[in-house]
Amino acid sequence: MSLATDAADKPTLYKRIRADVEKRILTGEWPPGYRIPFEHELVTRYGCSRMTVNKALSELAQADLIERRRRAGSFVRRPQHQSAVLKIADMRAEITALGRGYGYELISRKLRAATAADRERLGVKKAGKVVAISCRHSADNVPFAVEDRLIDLSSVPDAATADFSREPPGSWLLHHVPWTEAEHTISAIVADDRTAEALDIAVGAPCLVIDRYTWRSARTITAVRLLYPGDSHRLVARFKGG
Amino acid sequence: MSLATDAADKPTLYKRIRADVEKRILTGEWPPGYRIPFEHELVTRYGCSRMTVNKALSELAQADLIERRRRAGSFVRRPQHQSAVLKIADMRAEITALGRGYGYELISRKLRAATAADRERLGVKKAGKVVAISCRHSADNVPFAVEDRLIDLSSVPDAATADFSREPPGSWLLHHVPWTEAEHTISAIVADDRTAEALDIAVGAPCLVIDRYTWRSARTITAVRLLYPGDSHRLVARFKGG
DNA sequence: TTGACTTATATGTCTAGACATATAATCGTA
DNA sequence: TACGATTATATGTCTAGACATATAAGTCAA
Repeated sequence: MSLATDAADKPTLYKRIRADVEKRILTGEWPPGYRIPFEHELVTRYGCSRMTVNKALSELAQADLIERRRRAGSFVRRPQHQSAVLKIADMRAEITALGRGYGYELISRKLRAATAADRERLGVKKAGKVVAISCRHSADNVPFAVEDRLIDLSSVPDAATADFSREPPGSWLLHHVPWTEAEHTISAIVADDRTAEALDIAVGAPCLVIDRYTWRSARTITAVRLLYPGDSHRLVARFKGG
Repeated sequence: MSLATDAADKPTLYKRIRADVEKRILTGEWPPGYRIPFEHELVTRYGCSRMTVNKALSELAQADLIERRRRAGSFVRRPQHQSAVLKIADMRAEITALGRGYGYELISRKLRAATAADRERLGVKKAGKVVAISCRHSADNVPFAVEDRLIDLSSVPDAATADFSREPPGSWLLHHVPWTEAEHTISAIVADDRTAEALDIAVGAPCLVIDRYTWRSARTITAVRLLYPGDSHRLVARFKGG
């Protein structure tokens, strides 16, 4: 069974090489620390040029599956459990994906000069005006999450006149701000009176909290806190293999 | 100001090209949907070969910053808030990173034939034996998290004889199982009697729950539930730019 | 207007070389 | 033995081409 001459060679060669190496790593045949064959060895094995092999290995290195060291070779890396891809879907998408009807309701919307608390929450020294929004998302008319958001108007002036009574601020921002970076912090609290009422749960019930802080090239855009009933909501993060 | 002839050309050319394009996208100069220059245009702009430009753009495509379409060109992608990198550190690393002393304590360890509940938790149809471990991690002698773990002995036979009284099962597995995939589920609960006692918190206090299910090439290895005091622990997930 | 066919073109992959550079290994010397 | 200089080598980057292929766009007929 020659490696280079396979009947069904639909995938391109460099992808085949990448998949071959990846498979050996994932099955444990090549354990962490193992030195995988040198590029020139793979070149003779697959009968191709070095650039082709190089492309395959470079992608594996980018995916942190192997580590490449000059003069020494390429080595299988130790698995890193500490990094996982967390998928945080848009609220409407998340709810409709569950096959449930999406509902949105604006609770309050205030335009004000930034208070000290606002500035701290947005991580800015001095801000002009902000919009503070409180709203609720529901699934089949059952409260799904409450959202408490602050938008920095010096970064997003259009938000001052946007109509958030029909469109959630999250999706409005998604369509009005070109590209962002974000940091999410996840924690747990128990529901206080106000939260319990908004989510229609008991006071003292567990809630999952997501604080998302969003910016674009060092400019703060928005800070949002999402509160979910903790026993009904789950976040799923999957490591490796997307 | 010529682009190609820069005084401090420490980074390689393809990295410069990649950084240049990335910067224009991140600053919003090239908004989502914008068609970035064709490869041959960048070739003339930077005075290099197409392979060099291709490598830069391919990496941006791999990072989901741009989308490449044959015959049409390359386009800036819409930001995808729903995907973020969640860092879940090894317990010891996490605690020592906080500058606190790490402590570990085995609460119980049982070897048994898999019950129906065990099989469901591990997601297997029929399993032979399992090890059930309960332990506690502490920071400066203050309870930090409790761990409740199940290991499938048909996948990891060595775990039957491993000494978990000194080494946490997490790090033992990390060193005895070559490579794994994992799925994390995050939720919130309130502490029941047993949990409250183990974590030295009040009954009814919020707890953050991480359920991690680990496998290797379709073989289940372990399922673990970690319980953290919800008001003191935070998970941070950062989108883009890791 | 619609559908089928053709053409132009941007990306996808690959080659057979090249030189640069970091560093593991070796060798020589104090 | 320990340290410093030298050498060998695997990876890193790059070139100037090539052909493959998907598809946007244009062409023409029903």
